[in-house]
Amino acid sequence: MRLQSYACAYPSLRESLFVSTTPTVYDVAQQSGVSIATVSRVYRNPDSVRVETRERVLAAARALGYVPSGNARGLASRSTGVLGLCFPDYSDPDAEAEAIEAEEEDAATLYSDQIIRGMERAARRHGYALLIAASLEGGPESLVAKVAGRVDGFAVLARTVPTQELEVISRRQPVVMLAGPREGTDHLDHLDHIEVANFDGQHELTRHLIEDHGLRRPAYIGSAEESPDVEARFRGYLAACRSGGVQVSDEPDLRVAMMTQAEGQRAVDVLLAREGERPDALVFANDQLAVGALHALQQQGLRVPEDVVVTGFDGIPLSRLVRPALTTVRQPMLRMGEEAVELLIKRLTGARDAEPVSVMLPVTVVRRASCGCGREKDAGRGRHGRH
Amino acid sequence: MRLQSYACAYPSLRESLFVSTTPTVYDVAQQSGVSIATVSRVYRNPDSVRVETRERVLAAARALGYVPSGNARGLASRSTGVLGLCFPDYSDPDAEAEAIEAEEEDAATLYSDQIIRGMERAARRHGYALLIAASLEGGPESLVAKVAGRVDGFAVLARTVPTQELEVISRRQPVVMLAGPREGTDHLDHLDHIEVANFDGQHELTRHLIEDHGLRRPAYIGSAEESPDVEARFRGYLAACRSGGVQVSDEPDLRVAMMTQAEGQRAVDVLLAREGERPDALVFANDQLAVGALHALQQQGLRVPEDVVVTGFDGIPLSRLVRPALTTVRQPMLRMGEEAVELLIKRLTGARDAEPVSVMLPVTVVRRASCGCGREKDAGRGRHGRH
DNA sequence: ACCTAAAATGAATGCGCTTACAGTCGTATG
DNA sequence: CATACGACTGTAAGCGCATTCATTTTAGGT
Repeated sequence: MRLQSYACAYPSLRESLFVSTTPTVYDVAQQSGVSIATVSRVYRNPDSVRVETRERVLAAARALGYVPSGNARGLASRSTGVLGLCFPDYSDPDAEAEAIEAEEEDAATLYSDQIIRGMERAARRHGYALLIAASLEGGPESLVAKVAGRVDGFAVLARTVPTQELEVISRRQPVVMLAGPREGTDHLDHLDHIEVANFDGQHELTRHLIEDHGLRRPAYIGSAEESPDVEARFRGYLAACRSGGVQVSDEPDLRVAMMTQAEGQRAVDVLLAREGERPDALVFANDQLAVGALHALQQQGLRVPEDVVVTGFDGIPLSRLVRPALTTVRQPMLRMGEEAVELLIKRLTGARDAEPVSVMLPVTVVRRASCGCGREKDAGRGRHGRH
Repeated sequence: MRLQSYACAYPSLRESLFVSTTPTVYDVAQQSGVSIATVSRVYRNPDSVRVETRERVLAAARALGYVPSGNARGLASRSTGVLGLCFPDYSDPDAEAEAIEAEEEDAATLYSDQIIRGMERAARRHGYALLIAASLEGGPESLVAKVAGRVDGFAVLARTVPTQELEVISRRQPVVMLAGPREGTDHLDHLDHIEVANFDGQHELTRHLIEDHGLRRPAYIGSAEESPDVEARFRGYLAACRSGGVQVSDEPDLRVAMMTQAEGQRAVDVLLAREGERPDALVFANDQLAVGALHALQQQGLRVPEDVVVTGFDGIPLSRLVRPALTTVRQPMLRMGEEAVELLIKRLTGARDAEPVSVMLPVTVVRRASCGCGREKDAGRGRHGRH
């Protein structure tokens, strides 16, 4: 029994300042002459303890270097005060090291950074801390399980975690799925869910090109990997072309292996080498590709937007710094992080068994020079996306 | 006693799939006909359990939706498998909202993002997750204490946490201080410590201006807030001027209120309005200021670098995207995060009482167009900083 | 088949804290 | 003056898991 230590511990205050074992409530209690319950109350509910007693306890705690154990606290109170985020580790460390050497630090502004910032901020507002972990494989000792075991609820970037594992975990705590439509719908249909209006964004952007700029020969450059988000963009493009009376094929005009600047440059070379009439607009699945294309076009001596229009998707910072500035669709990543926390909090505070929520975040079409829009900064923007 | 639940719980498997209480080792043990010790072993040390038994336990765990409680685990084993980071919350949410509306998303690449990424990655390599929290005030229930109570060790960005509080906490677990020299040295001299070679970086950059470009009338634009890092930069500048035979005053030629682009613009206006000979080089304490200055100079019809040279500090992505590209000193933030984790791990795995370590990370002087350096990309760079 | 060492498992204890529940006083009421 | 009541504080019972030690199996050897 712990109580035995009451009898003999701490011969004197002087001694106890040099404890080698980390101090606990028992030590603080002993030192300040109260019970452990009172020590606990000083931290959990200060007002329930007489001022005089409280001060005495706090003084002892300070003297001993006492910090409440989050683990013990969490165990006893069945909640941790921590929210979590699992995201994939996109970055190949080697590639990135090279990139940094080569000053390609744009890669620096990652998707996940924004979400992390958004979540951290929102979590803090609610008094929570944030636990983050990029996931690797599954298995009983997977990072996801580790995160899940340490938080009150967490968010997962789509396609990060085996759905089966998520299914199990989500039975015992709130989970929010980020981006990507709920897959299959078979298992995960009871998760809350946040996605971005990819379809609407690309649709509106394409409509703008066709109707406002009179373009009739667009080409769409997509990706080989079939992420639901990217697919939704293409469908938005298709739909806009159809309703705009522009004839295009059911498939992207080109699929690149990765969505990088380098691939964007290659894409331009490939497209321009094809016979037939040159496209008057290059619609890229993301900004990285589009920026690469800008470089390639310049090298080929083609002017943007006079000779050919270029658009991207994502709204990364770089998109407005290139020349010409890139017309694109901005994704509200920061907001996605905040929204995720709000959903989790909602589940945590009552609405445990409410119907699963699905939030569609609106995107913003940002019209800049690369599509021919000039300085009509404010006039040329609008938000799109149903709720 | 918990054991009582053995008797009546779980009338049938069918039922048990709908437990409302979250399952524990007891449930899994009961369901798979073993003791809780064995369940625990399956997760902690799988090889110590017969394959057949292990499978049975895992099957039961899956069926019940069991996830080990990180809290209980941490409490029993006295370690969490989590590292922490405390950083200040620079961003004024309102200001940022505006910034985003105005497409000023450069603010997006924050100091802390890089460190977080670096730490997360390194932590993962060692099997740890990362807990992050931007700190506010102190007090017994401060976020720092909360973080400290939940991790095995953590890093703190300088000036984030009251040193007194840190002093107490660092008695019981490893803490690494990031950036900023160890203050006072009175209390925190037993913490590990990582800083950046601010002095050396600014020194080398200034030397380059003086010796390689023959500039003789530099002006230094510093900040009103006296952060140790920024001060070190100024001292590096001073030292280089001295040894280069260039006469300058002991104080920055100008101190701005905040280190923002807007202030950078104002700084140029102020400096050019002064009587006397115009400086031939403007040395700014960070990139933001320098970029603002670039705009202002252009407006004033002055050419960079022909009429006046401009340099920054930090190496933010924006610095290489502006025209002319900015000569600056790159800080290895990502690496700082990684290094922090390495130090923590080292403390955690044995070297508990070793002498406190102080790491000085080297910086890189990046010579670009704004100082007159041309395309001599590779030749024009070097690393500086002692270890 | 019998004995022994090694492997697998179980029983029991405690990690540090929260939280009913049960006192203990001091003081306002009847 | 006895009773009640409120404000504090102490007692005790876990929270879910890791782990030591004892016990049971199993494999190995002869």
